[in-house]
Amino acid sequence: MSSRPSAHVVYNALKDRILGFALYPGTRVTETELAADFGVSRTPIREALQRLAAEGFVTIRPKQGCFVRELDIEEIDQLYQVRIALESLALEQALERMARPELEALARDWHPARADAAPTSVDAMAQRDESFHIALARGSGNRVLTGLLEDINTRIHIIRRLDFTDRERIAVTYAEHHRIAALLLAGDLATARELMGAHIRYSQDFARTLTLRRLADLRRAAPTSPADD
Amino acid sequence: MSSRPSAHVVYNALKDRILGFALYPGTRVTETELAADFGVSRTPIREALQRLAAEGFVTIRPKQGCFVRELDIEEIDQLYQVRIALESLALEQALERMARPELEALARDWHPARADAAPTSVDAMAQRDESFHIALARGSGNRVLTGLLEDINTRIHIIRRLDFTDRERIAVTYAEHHRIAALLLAGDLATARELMGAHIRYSQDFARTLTLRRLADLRRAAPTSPADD
DNA sequence: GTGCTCGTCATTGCATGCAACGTGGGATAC
DNA sequence: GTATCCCACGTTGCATGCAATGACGAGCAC
Repeated sequence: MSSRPSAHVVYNALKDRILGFALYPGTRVTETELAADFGVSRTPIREALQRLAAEGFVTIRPKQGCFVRELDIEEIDQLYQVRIALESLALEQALERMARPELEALARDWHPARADAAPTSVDAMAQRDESFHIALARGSGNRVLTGLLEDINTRIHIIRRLDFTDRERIAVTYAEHHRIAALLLAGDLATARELMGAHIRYSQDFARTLTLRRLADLRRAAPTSPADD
Repeated sequence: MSSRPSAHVVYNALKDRILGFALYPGTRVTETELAADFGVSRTPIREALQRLAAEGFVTIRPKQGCFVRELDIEEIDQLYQVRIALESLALEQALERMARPELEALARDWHPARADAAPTSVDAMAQRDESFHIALARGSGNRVLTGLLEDINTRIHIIRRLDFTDRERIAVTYAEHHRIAALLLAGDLATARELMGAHIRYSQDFARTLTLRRLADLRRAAPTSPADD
């Protein structure tokens, strides 16, 4: 049934909780409590926390505890800025190294006419969106770049998926993705980059306002330490 | 004397060994063996290995063992490509957000006239070089960006330090660093970027040939598994 | 009443023991 | 002689026990 590596299960579960705001940023979690929660010993919990700390999701203060990383708007913004730079590089290298048939498939896949057949579920659509960007990254042949972009994607996933609650935004996504692929096929790197930049920046703006509101909601709903007011 | 966190000590020691090619890429290391080596139990060893795995220095194959990551030339090249893109972004954001006095200090620090007073030790000079690039990253105010660049730096550190075995290369470094800072002060982002790109690309070329030679040397000197010939 | 100190408790960090899995070698069948 | 199967060993993965450290609160001095 459950695959053996408990540590992995715990790791993924915790990451999901953190990214899904089920664990409110700033929360202190103890190994014992998590161990009891997951029904395993402290050892796999520790390993999971170590990995999460290495990836920056939690902060371990020695002999003190483990705290869920505060994910401020500033950081999300910075993640998007870096993402723009990296995806721009991906485009550049994809233009040189990506196989033409693959690119054509991508263009077909995102033909605006197919927007009607887009996934109805927000999560499915978000995944489809990510797959486009990851395909380009992979197409660059640069594994380091791909890894970094995947990492950034998981960190903004929870925000980004909210892009696709709006039907019109989905249509625009199809149009822009298609156009980016087409521009690459035509060899017009400069315009492709520009469009990609704008494409991501839109998402960035959306994320900014949305995060503000979401954080405010959460803060109102679950006041962790309202003592000092 | 020895600070308590054994896991940290082990982590750093292992990272140094890996980066310094004391642990040859592809080598299989067992927890028991490392535990005996460091004189600690397997627990802190495991933690260190987990972190190293999360950062991509080793690969853990479940129930099988821990292998030192193969660091091919291709990956180093890709790290440099990403680094160029990120440092370019750093310049852009540093231009907007970095305090002028800081930039001026940087320019003064790297004035070509001071090249004579450069550190004689290769390592000291490498550190000084890194501090320049990190200062710019920090100056961007983008912590995500800074973190990524620091990460990339540690991964190419062992190669990069060999840049400074040559006295003339040091002089060129001073000149270019100074010019980059000056260009930022003058607000000429485009030229600064170009120069930074060329500056790093030189290092990249150097690394490429050097890695090839170094790996060949090591392979000749320490044949790990010559059994199958 | 306020500040300091000390003791208790909770929690982490490390060591060790045990079970499960993968691997390699030897024996056997053909 | 070769291929296959099985067993034993090595290694990892997890559970548990113990020591040490930092935090919190009570009590005391002023």
